[in-house]
Amino acid sequence: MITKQKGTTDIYGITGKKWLYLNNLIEDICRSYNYDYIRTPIFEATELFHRGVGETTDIVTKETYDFKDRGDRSITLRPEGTAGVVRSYIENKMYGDATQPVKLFYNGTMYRYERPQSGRMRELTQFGCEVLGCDDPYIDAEVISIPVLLFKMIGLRNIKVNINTLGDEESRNNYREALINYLKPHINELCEDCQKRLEKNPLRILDCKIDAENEILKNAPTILDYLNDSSKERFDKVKHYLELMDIDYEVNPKIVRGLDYYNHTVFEIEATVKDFGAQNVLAGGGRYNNMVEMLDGPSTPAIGFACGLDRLMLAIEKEDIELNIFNQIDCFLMYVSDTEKDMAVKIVNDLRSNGIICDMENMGRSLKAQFKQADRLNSKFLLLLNDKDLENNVVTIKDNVTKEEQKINIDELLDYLNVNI
RNA sequence: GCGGAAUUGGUGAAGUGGUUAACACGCCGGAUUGUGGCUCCGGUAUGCAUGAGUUCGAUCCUCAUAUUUCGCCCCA
Repeated sequence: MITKQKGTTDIYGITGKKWLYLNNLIEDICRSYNYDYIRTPIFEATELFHRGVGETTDIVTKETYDFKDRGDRSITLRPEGTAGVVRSYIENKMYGDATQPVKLFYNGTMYRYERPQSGRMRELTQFGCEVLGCDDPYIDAEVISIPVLLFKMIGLRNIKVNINTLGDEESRNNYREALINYLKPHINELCEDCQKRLEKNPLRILDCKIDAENEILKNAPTILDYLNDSSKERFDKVKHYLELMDIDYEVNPKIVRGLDYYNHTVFEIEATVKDFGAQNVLAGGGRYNNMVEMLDGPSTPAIGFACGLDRLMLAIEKEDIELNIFNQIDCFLMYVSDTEKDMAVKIVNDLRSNGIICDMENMGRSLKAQFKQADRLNSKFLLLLNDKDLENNVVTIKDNVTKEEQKINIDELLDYLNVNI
């Protein structure tokens, strides 16, 4: 038997219905925010991701799906959505569009070569939004409010919005230096991994699980102490707009969001659901004012977030949230003889082309089993055909809730269903 | 890249180095001659992830592989 690849999953059945529901909800929300849909390719030039992320980290060296195509081009399956969107923004010169800022959303699969665990797949699905060409602090708050609204509409209660700022370049560099100077004398008191991080990625040390209770880290300087006036003012405005939108948040200086291209606002929304697992960040993002320029575009402020749908689905299941999914049909047609079947085909075809959701028997079941099938499909009405009635152009329709049944002329069937569904 | 746990029908699973691999749900059929859901009866794994090995004999023991799962690292 050929089985699915490690870290991939099949979505079908009731989960498939939930999936469609979520995707529709996402589309509706993004439309209400006036974000336009963008679909970029699943594979891009390897260099796009390498330049965006920086060559040093593990990410590039071992966590992307890289391969050479037949033309010997170096190709990478996209590990995230932002780089492709930014590439498209530059390539299609969207910075020249009449309507600014450019507000985009995407929804698609991403690929990361990692060991799977709870909430971590090799093929994952993320939806995300990006706003390019706007530095208004309100936009930062707006971008945060999108996943917050999504979670609220789904009914997820146990979530926490963490925000932080990395400040502008000056603030960030000053802080980085101060942090290294503070930690250096204590280096031997930190865990092995953190010792390695000190030069490579010192901000990451703040988020270490092993050293979380270490007094040294608790007393470490935070970025908030090193913000210059303009960065501080900017952050205050973001918070102000979040408050205007009644969004509960917590300022958490530990949120650093890994990579270099972030500045100013960064945020993560985590699931605080019981037994959720180690990978509990449902959505995260931040401002990346340098990235467009890094990818050879004009200097353009930008901010965005990405939300992992697989994790979101996990949270929905852990919380036993009932989504308002579509899981029933209007009518199921039952018959036994061949002449009855011919009429069933005509009727079912006619009903479907008039928007009635219906199905018919196709397995040669006994009538008894056909009733069971209709129940499994949650059919609101049952249509029973028999040859004797068909001679008079009549069928039996049974309301599967009240169990009342009546004979009805086939010509009146559509009207009857439209009124009673 | 590193580590722990797991893998038995459609599903949940019990079980044992030795005849026919429990039980339950589901499904199919019948009792009910074309009106179900209750009840009763019958049918539903030549098979215990795959491949080697130990053994007279392996689903059970050993090893390898795959997959699943949970962590670590990393987190775009």
